[in-house]
This record gives sequence, structure tokens and C-alpha cells, in this order.
Amino acid sequence: MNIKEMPKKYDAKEQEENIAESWKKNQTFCFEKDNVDKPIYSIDSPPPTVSGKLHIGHAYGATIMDFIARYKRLKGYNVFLPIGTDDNGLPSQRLVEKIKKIKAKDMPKKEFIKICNEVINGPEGIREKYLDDFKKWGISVDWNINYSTIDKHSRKISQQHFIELYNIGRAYRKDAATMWCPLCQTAISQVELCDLEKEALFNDIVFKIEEEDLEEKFTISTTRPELLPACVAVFYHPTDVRYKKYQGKKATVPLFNFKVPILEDERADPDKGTGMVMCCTFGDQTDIEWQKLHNLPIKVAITDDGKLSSLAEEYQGMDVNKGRKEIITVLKEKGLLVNQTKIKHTVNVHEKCNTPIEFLQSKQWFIKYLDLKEEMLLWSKEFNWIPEFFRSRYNNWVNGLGWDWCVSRQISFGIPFPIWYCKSCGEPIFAKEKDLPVDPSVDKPPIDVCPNCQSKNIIPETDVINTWATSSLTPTIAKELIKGHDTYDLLKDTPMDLRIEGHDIISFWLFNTVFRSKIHNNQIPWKNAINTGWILDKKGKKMAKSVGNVIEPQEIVGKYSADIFRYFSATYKLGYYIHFNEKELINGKKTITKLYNATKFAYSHLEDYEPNKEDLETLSGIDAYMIHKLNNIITSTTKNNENYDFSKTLSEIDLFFWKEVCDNYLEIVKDRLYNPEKRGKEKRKQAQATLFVLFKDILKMYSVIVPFVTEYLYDFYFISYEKENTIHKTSYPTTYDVDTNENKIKQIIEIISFIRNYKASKNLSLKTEINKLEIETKEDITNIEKDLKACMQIKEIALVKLESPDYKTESFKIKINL
RNA sequence: GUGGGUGUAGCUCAGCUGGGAGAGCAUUUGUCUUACAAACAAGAGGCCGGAAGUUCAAUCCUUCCCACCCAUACCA
Repeated sequence: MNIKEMPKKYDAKEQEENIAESWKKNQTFCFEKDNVDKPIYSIDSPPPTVSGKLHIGHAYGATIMDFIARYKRLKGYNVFLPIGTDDNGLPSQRLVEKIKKIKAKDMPKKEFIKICNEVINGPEGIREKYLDDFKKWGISVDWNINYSTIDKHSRKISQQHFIELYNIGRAYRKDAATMWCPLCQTAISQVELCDLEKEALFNDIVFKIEEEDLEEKFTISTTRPELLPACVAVFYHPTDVRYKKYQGKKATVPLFNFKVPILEDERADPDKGTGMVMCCTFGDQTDIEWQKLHNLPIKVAITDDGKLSSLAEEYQGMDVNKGRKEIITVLKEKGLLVNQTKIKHTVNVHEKCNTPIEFLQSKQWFIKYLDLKEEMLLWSKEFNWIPEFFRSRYNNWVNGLGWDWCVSRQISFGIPFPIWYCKSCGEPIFAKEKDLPVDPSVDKPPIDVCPNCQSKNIIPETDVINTWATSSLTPTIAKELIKGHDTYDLLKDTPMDLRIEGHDIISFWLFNTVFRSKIHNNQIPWKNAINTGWILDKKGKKMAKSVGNVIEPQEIVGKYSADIFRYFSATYKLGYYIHFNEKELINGKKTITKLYNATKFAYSHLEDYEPNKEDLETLSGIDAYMIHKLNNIITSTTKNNENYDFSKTLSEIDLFFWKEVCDNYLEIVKDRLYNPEKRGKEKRKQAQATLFVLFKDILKMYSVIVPFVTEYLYDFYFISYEKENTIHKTSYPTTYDVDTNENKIKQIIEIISFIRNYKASKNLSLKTEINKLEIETKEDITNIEKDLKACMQIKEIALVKLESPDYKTESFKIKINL
């Protein structure tokens, strides 16, 4: 393209679309799979959960990741940045149910999965929309290296690694109390729990003791009277003198009239309620512990779908809330409810649907890791945390771990366990590695006779593997995508360079990835882990559809531009919360406009310039000073970028570009550029040489953050002077060898500033001519005198001794005569 | 309860190893100056959450307190 064709204004919308398309078409950001000479920089990019639309947090994280990828590319790295989507499991299943208005439970599993695959991974599917958004936002991924956590590649790796866990004794199946979501009707794990504060009634219920020698009453307090039919004991504290006399006796459970033992346990708090507490299997975690410790019977009060079981007699089939109400009413009628207190308490809910969880007895697959807690704490010290303080989040999580990892889920859309069972003896039969991936519901087992009992009755596992148990393998999933290529051997046994994610999934994704990597590969998964903060609304509240404060990145990018959104993302420090105020986008908009205009101006004076390295050696005065300042910026932005501190980089380039280059340098140098006949061709050429270097490097430094406008500008001019046809494959600026007398130049800027101030204070136009500027200085100003005269409209400059100056510093005095 | 983060101009935030309190937006006043009025020039605006300590010197270090946010635990 020709400089003369540059439009007056930059149309971001049109250009971004073209540029994004050309990057994709030309495979600009292709990973060089067989190039082993270039150093590799590898990024374990977060596969977003396909549960609707990419949200602003995704856009923010992807943008930060892209700053790093682009910077590293300019630094000469072969950047390995595969892209993935996490598109199976509960969120994806629920999305499909919503869109298609169907229920997984109401149809054959096979049919439902087919619909999921179409809706999510089909040619017009949601996954494609996700990838298209990434493209629009300028995320420089290699489109040829991508995965979905449900594709064949991921299924194989996930199943293979599960079998490996079993083989080394880390996966086990157990029939035990498990956390259960009655709404989603699946087992869940500790990490999926969330706290929710709820109002509840604390009910004081009368229990009777009816033994031959004793007839008494006492009350217990409970928020869950519907669990009365599953009561297996009541407890008081060993030191509680009120109840000591009941030791060894039995109490009758009201309404249901069966007897339970009265026992002592330290976990019964004398100060809570009446000090007497009922134990039901399984009301909460303490109940589970009591059941085990005191060897109490197991009574199933609640069924898979959250309804009261047959134990509840006439209340059977009611959901928990209704049953509770009914039982309270009857207790009241019979005078067995003596008091009710309103309390606020927090309950554990499923983070996906906010449903209070229950504990149910069921057979599930667990991954054993509680024995590794001490090692886990050491693992977190083996890689860098950015920012550092998130390490304590991880440690906190590890310290609180109370359950092995339950990985089986009773849902339809997920990766199947590669397992069949012998129906007679329960022996698990695993798929052969060469057959992976398998779907035991469809595929035949590797053997048709149970090796344990010789039964021929073999049945498939129907549960699926929790999606985090697959996504915790993303480093392997990513690396295996280039198996067979030369770089694979370099990548396979070394940690990746970077993981970037939102801080909210430290306990989900980061922790589990570290665990899997350590167990399977005996190494940390990556050298650096960045955890980003959230984008909150203007007031600092979490964005939520129910609150109506959601800002969609697609809308923002459509209304402004990807560059503007990226610029916004870059202005904040990594790891902290961002309050999203649309007004702030104006900064990016202004800078991009300024960059376009200033570059256009520079280009218009560079048309007849032939760049030549030797020109730089002839620079002096303000020109040399600008290159000197540029050197400082190059050094410092390089350092900041190496530390992933792009907000600092951006503010430094901004300051340099706006203040030093545009407001001062361009103004000073205009006269030389426009009037070569008056000022001399050589002086003009020096200005050109300076502009050439300044703008080339400014564009490159900005290109990491605003890749579209810089690519567009590069195309008009600098492309002719570089080997690459994209700015993003050139190299990051390095410093130049220049001599400068910094003090002298600082002086000219100070003089200009004073004259501007002087004119402003007299309400004069900046164009107003000055007849004579008298100046007394020790520095030799011959080199800058003409520039000063031209840019400040001064007719004459006189070097004189000044008695009463208008303005003075330690090194000079000046006086203005209009 | 435990762990972590934050508190600097009206708003959003920078302030590296202690010595000058800063930027952008908003606001006030000028200026259409041959890239840009979404610009340029100039100005106003702050007991750097509170208290004590260390130091010649504290926004920065130490201790305590207050407020807000997050994680995690307990939750009959």
C-alpha cells in the first residue's frame, strides 16, 4: 500500500476484520513444528468452558496471554500456543438442554450425545463461535493446533491417564457417602462446593425416653426435621451434666416411633441449641464421621433426585423442602415442637446450580491424593506465581482438603470411563491401551469372561469422567498434538513455559494440573503461572445475568474495537480486580487515533527518505536526545515485558509517545521537515532518520498490545524495509549507539515550556511571535537555537548577560520581549 | 475462626531499593498552531484509611486497629 492512499481517519472495524482474516488465512502465527533451532516458548492456554458465550473474563485473559505470545515472538521465540475448548461435562450438557429444550435423562444417552456434538462441535456449533471470537480479538494462536476436551485425541489421553492412575494404585472405586447434587443428580467433588448464606429455622423437637425405669423428655435442635426418619443416634458432650444420666439409654424418635441410642461425643457443642444433637445418615459431614466412628447403621433418607425415601412413610416422595414443612406442621399439632428460632447459616451448595448438596451412599471412582498433602505444599514452590500472593490460595486449599477426588459423574455428556465390570463379582475390566478411546456402552470389552470368577456377564460403566480430570491434562493434550514432529521431543519432557488462568480456578485447574503432572510425569507442568483477576462491574460487583450488569466482550469489541479493548486490558496490573467502566475505553481510543495521525504525519515526511544506518551516527541535539530517550524506553519495556508487566510497559510507551514525541519532538522538528531550503537538506535528513527509527520502534512496542492498528500502519511503509510482511514477526527493538548531551536538551524543553506558559498566562495564541528572546547560559546552544526559534516563533535570540530575567534556573536565565 | 488482597486527587489507578506526591478521565481558563479539537497549552484539586514505633527522614519498613473484597473452615 502507498502512503498517499492513507485515509484521513482509521476505520478500526473494517481493518480489524481484514487483518484478522489475513492472519488466519496466511497462518501467520503458525508454530514451526520442525524447527528445533529456534528457542520455543510454550503456553498452556485455558480452554474456556463451553457454556454459552465467551465472557469478558475470557476476553481479558486471552488478551493478556496474547501480549505475552506476541512479545515472545518478537523476541525470536517459536511460540507454541495451541487453543482448546472445554466442551463436555455439566455446563455443556446444561447448555444443550437449554438450547434444545430437552432433558438428558428423558432420552437415550446415545441420542443426547449426538445432539451435544452437533450443537457444540458441529460446523455451525458454539465452539466455532468461541474460536471466531478469539480470532476477532487478535489472539495469535496456531489454528492448526487445537483441541476440544471431548475430541478423540483428548478422550484417548484422558482414558489412558485414568488407567495409569488405577495401575499405580491412585484410582479406586468405593461405595461410600458422597457429595451429591440432587438437582444435577450426580456426584460432585469438594472443589465444586460453594458457600451460600441462607435463612433457616432452628426447630426444638421433643424426644422421649421410654424405658422400664425411666420416662423423660429432652429436646434436640435441628434445621432439618425431615431427616428424623433417618435418625440413628443422638449425642451430647461428655462433660454435659444435663444429659449424663441418659448414658446408655435409648430415645424414641418422634412421629416415627423407633428407638436410637443416646451417645457421648466431643463434637456435640453444649452451647449450641439444647446441647443435644441428632445424627442422621447423612445430614452433614459430622454425621458421616459419627456413623463411621460409632458404627451406626446407614439409613437412606433421601433419594438421588432429592426426595424423601420410603423411610419417611407417608412423606415419601416429597422433596426435601415440602417434607420439612409437612413434618413441622405435624410436630406442631402433636405438641412435639416446642420452639422455633430464625437463624442465618451457611450451607454447602453446588457451585453450578446453587442447590444445597446432600450426602448419599453410592459407588464412585476416587483419585487418592490426601496422602500427598505435604508434597503438594512443596510442589507450589517449584514454579513462579504471578502475582506471588496467589500461592497462599493454593496452600490454603491443600490444607483444607478433606476428601479424595471423586471423579465419576452420573451425567450423559462426558468422557466415558474405559471400564466394564463383571456383573457377578464386580471385577473391573479395563480397556486395552491400543483400543483407546473407547465407549464401553458401545464398544466390546477386551475380554468376554471375567478373569476373577469366569462369569460371562460383563456390563459397561455408564458414568463419565469429571471434566476437570481431563482438563488437568492440558499440557499433555497440547504437546501430544505435535507428536511425530521434531519439536515434540524438545517439548515432551520439559515443563511448559506458562500457564495463564483466572484466579478463581486455582483449586480446580491449577491444583489438579500440578497434581497430574507430578504423578504422571514427575515434573511440574510449567515454569510460570499467571493468575488474573476478574473484571467486575463499575461498582465493583461481580457480573451476573441475574443482576443485569453483564458486559459482553462481543458488544464492546463491536462498538469500539479489539485494539481498544486490548488497550484497556493492558492498563491494569495482573492479578487484581478490575472495575469495568466503559468511559475508560476512551483512553485506548484516543491513543490509537493519535498513533494513526502521528504515524501518518511521520510517513508523509519519509516518502523521499532512504534509510541508512550511518545516518544515526550524524545525529546531534534534540535528534540524538530522542534516540537516547527511546533507548531508555526499549530497555525498560523489555524488562517489564519479561516480568509480564504490560501495564507498566503501556504507561511508559504512552508517556514517551504522547509527551516527548508528539507534543515536543514533532513540533520542534516540523520546521526542518517543511523548510529544507531554509534549514538545509542535511538537517531535514537528520530529522527523517530520527523519525524513521522512532516510529518503527514505537509501532513495534505498541504492536504487542494493539496489534491491528500497528499492522495496518506497518503495511503502508515499514513493510518495505523489513524482511517480514507482518510487524508481528519482526523483532523487538534493541538500543542504539548515540551520544547526547542530555543536560543541554533538557534545557531547551524547559525553555519551550516556559514560553508556552508565558503565552498562556497572557492569553496569547501559541503562534504569537516573539521579537527577541534574551538568554544567558553556560551551555552551547548553537545546535538547538534554530529549532527553538522555529517552533516558538522567535525572531531573534540574543545571548546576553541578564540582570533581571523573567525566568531562571541554575544553568540559564531568559527574558522575553514581545 | 483461619489465610490472602485492597484502602493515594471527584472517578479509575501508577508510585521500583525509605528523601520530589504522580498519570488518565472529569473540571476551570486559553488556543482551529500546514498529523490530530477524541487535539494543544496552562491551572485548580491530596493530613497517601487511623494510631503508635524504627529512622536525620515514612505513602513506602514494624506492630496494633478500622473498612471493603476474596478464598477456606465450622455450620445439629
